[in-house]
Amino acid sequence: MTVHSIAQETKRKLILEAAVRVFARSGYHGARVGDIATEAGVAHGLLYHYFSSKEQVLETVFRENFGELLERFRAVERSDEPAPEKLEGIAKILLRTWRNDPDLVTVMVREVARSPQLQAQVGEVREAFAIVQRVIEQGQADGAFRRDVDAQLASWIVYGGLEEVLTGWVLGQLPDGDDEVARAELTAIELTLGGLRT
Amino acid sequence: MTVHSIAQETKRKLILEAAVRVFARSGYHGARVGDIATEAGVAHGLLYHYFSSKEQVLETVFRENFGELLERFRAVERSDEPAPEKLEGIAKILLRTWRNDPDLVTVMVREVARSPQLQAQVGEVREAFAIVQRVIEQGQADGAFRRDVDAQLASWIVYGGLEEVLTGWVLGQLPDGDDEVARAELTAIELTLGGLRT
Amino acid sequence: MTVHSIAQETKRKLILEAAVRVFARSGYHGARVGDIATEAGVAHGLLYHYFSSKEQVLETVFRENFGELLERFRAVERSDEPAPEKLEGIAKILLRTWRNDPDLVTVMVREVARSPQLQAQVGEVREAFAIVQRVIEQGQADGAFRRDVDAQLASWIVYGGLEEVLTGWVLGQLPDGDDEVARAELTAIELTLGGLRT
Amino acid sequence: MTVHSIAQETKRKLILEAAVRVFARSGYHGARVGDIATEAGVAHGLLYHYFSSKEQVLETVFRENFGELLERFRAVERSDEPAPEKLEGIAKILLRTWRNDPDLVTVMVREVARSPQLQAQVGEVREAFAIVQRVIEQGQADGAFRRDVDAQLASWIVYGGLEEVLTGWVLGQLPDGDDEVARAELTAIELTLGGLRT
DNA sequence: GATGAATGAGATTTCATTCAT
DNA sequence: AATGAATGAAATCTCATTCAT
Repeated sequence: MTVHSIAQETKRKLILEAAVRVFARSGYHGARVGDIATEAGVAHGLLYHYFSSKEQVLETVFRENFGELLERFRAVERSDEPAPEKLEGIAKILLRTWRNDPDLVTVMVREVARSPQLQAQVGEVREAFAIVQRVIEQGQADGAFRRDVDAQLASWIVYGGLEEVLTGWVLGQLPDGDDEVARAELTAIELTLGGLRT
Repeated sequence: MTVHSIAQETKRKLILEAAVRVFARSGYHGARVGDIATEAGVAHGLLYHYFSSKEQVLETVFRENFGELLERFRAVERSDEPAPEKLEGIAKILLRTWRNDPDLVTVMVREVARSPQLQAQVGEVREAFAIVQRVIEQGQADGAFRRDVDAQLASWIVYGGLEEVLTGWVLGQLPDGDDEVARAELTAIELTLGGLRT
Repeated sequence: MTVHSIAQETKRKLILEAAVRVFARSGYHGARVGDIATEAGVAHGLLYHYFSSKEQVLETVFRENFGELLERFRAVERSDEPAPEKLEGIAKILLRTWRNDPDLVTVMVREVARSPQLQAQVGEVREAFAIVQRVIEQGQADGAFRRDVDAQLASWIVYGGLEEVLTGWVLGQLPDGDDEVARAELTAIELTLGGLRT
Repeated sequence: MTVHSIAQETKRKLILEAAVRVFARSGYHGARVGDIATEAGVAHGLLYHYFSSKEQVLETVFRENFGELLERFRAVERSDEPAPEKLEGIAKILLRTWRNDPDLVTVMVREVARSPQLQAQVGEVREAFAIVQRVIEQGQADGAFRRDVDAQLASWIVYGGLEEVLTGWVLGQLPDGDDEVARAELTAIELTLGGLRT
């Protein structure tokens, strides 16, 4: 933790943060390595000191940020709330990311879903689905949720509904004022739980 | 009509069909114009006789195929069934596209659904959402659906759930045998309608 | 001279005239064969019925039009006027082409001078210089012009002065109203003859 | 200053010098970017590090070299010689460029002199004409030159005569041995001044 | 003669990545 | 660590020309 290594830490983070903004603005393919470097205020060669490729930058952006999200999903899963409340918690976490960091959500929604390699590479996404699935299974086990639906399938449907709301915000097609975001949370939870409840 | 114009029609269609296969296989950015031409069995220059750019090929693929889908959505909306059955019909149409033309669905889900440029350009997508929204509103009006949710928001959530099932199939993460697809339809409809019903 | 062959004659001419306009507008390299065809109101394939290549179109434009000019230069040379009057006649012929057909002059000035192949190919240009040279030599022989200048060199200098006036008009850098054009003729003649006279 | 910046300067210059040779050899349109790079001994990508396009290379070739010429014209204009001597000086400067750098003159004469885009873009050419014009006006004011000719027009005629001699050399149509070049200078000056003198 | 679909060589330009300094 | 000059593979697109009809 010398000044030197702090600076090092800092530039890496600078690049990563710049990448999120540039990817959000131009898309992964439209973003040039030089754009990211410029946005970060460093020479573009430096990017290759910290990352092996442009793709690895995206992957890192994804992994580090989705990891955080996942951690919070896991915390919800570990809690001793009933399944419906857990699902509600997950929905809130997911939807609140929008106001928190719209650029990041933009990148996640736009790039990750489109990249099969990334999707396959990163177990994190699967893990997210698995958590939702296990919560649903728990609800089915304790009678809160109907048992005649496949939990895996249900987890995709539920997750998809939430993600599409984020997509609507990303695309500017759904209103995203404070009130609307709050209402979207309620609506999403209502519909999702409504469909699952016995 | 004449042999001439049939041939003309044919090559254009050949290119468009080839484009779907190549985009599905390699993604839009991974697909080279030459690949599409080769797959279609024509010289790559011909592609520019019919389309002004690679992007316009994608746009045309989208517009012409989504247009068909939309037509069928509209037919459902125009029918005099009750709202829940209409929604069910829409869900079936959407989900059955997968078995019908997996490559096309792959392209739609991967390239189009999340591309803001394309989304914005093409009113077709908005129209699809609008149809779902109007069906929901109809259901709310005649008491079939709960009135305490915003119909626009609900349309995104419902549509998102369905699309994510398609995504699951596209990514090979959800089983897509005959039985599973049939079951997915039922589940998706159940969950969606369950959430909306009064 | 059936109606058929008249039509044939006509389309060929149409193409040639269109070529002059398009070459003037876009330059030889900027002009597409399709542009010329469109301007002529024919299919671009037809161009290859009358000409073997785009370059041959330019060459034909040049040859046929410059040929006419040359014919008039020759007439002047053959006349029994004194050398200074002959030179004056040549200058007038050359400068008056501008008002007559600006597009043609534009093409001549811009493309012919730049194309070494064309220049070499077509003896017509050399012949034009040769005429000027012979007139100067005649003037030197009969004492009208000074004998201490090389007639070939002088012919280039004289011709260049005239051509540059055309260039100035082509480039829009010299005023080309009726009066100015008339004055330009006088000035060019004055300066040129003034330099040559004993 | 540093070795670094010298190298940088060098490669850029290398490219520019190579461009002159290649443009002279093949013409602007016949010259491929790769040819220029190969001639300069660099990767063709580097060309785009220093210039934004092939056209900008030509423009830079022109601007930087014509700028030098212009500087010398200006020096002549600023001198306190009489107008005829100034004109003589300008003629010598212009004509001597041929022996100095035939490739450069070739490019100037063939590509630049008649290109409306380039002409319009670059004020340098206008400035050259303006200098000649002012010298002529000075001569008219102090009685050395006849006053009944338009100085602007005269400047084009004079300049055109000189340029055409260069053109004759470029096209290989005028002999350009040491003696002939020396004689051409004298002849051009004689004719030009002869025409202007009172 | 006339059309315009079809071809394919070829050229510019982009940009991720490397590496000497 | 940091820079940015240098590389070169690769890709889109253009357009003169051909040719079946």
